[in-house]
Amino acid sequence: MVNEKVGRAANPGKRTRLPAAERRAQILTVARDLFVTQGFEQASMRRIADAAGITPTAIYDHFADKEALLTAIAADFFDGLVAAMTVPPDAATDPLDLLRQLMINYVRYGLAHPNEYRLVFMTSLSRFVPTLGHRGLPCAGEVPEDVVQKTVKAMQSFGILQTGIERLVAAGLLRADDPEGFADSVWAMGHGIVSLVITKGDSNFTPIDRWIDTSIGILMDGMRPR
Amino acid sequence: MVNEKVGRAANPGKRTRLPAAERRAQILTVARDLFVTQGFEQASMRRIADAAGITPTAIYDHFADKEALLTAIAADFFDGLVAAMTVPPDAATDPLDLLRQLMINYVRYGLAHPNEYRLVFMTSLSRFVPTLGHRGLPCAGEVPEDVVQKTVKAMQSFGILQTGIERLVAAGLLRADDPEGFADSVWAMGHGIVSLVITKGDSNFTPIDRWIDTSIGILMDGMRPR
DNA sequence: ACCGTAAACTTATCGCTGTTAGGTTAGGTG
DNA sequence: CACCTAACCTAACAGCGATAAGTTTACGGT
Repeated sequence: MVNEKVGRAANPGKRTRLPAAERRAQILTVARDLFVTQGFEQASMRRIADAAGITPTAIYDHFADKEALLTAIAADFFDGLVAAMTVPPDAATDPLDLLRQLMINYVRYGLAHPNEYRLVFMTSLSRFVPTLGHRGLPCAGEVPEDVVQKTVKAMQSFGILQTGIERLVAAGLLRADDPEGFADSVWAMGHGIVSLVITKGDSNFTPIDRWIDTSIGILMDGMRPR
Repeated sequence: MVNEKVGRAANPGKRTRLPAAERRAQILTVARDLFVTQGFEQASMRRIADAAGITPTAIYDHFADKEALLTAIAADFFDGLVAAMTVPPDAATDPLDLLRQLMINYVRYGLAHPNEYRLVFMTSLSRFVPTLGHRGLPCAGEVPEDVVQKTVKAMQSFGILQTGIERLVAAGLLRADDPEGFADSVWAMGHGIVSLVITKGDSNFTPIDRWIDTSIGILMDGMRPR
């Protein structure tokens, strides 16, 4: 019995020492892995530290608390979401296809990152619901800068959806009743699908592809000028 | 300083002794209250016991574990939800109004009971996602009886929605493409609104009444025969 | 009136959690 | 070589859900 504990650092006596940036990145990597495989509650600081080959307290030199781990992970998630929703406005294709693609990408990306999605869109962690003005516009001075930045990033993906819809309205392809409400409704539909599948599994519903198709169909027809 | 601790039972030495049924009901009452005001994680067994005027362990004589408390509370929630969605099929009014009313009632009820809603529809507690067959039909023998019952109850509200839509399809008021998908999509929209407002607050979105209105409008127009 | 018994409740404790204070060690600079 | 600080550790705290085993209370049968 030389190495009694696997998953710990190889040499118990001689632990590797890393510069802060690398260690931070490594902690994030293993934390993300544990959060995804075991969930936020189950993945304890001790287990994360174990997987990283350090003691739990060392984590606190790189992150304020457990929530900060998730916040950092969520930041990456938002970047990916924005990227996924930034489809090239290829003018050649049908403009309505842009909206369709937007929603498909949103749902796909959400389901591909269920744990991060749950974190940022399905739990009211304090740092994700700061005191905001209408439409999530941060009220300057009330909220720490980094939180504001993250919130802005979060709203960015919604902004893409909203401006997309506004463009279609302007082009006369959608009704002009309530563009803002349209965006909220489209988001609600997409979010509803993602969150239901995340919590209840996909076996209880219409197969996801057909579901998205049907939903988009309803939305398109429902928002078209009569 | 006669009563040093408020919130505890009045007389520390002479605690009231209650028959099981009453105590159980009382525990449920204070637990529901704490869950709603402080959230599930924050409301600890010790705090619940304190508020009930007993020791934490006494709770375990009435409930298997903390989750069982929520399960019991959720059962009441489901009863209320089904009741809220069981609108009298008043044949005199527009049949499409039934669907409209169904969705309004769902959203309203969900927002009126955010903590229970979060529990049953936004978290994957094991007893709410047992191994189920397609469409949530319980596979007999695999799951404890009481869980099956609750799951059935849970699906009942969805069943109301589904049969409502099927009736409208049969009457030719809605397209016949994919009635099952329609029901899922309508639910996704309603659930999306409720869960977004629960996690993000209502200040970031279209005012709730207009939001519901817009959403229902889209759904109706989107499902109508072309 | 007594007594047994079971229901109702408690004490003590376990292993776990996130987190902190303060001490130690290694790597690089003057 | 001496020093300093970044990187990491040990020890510990308060609180968590949960269990085992002990105590008290009320009530039904004799």
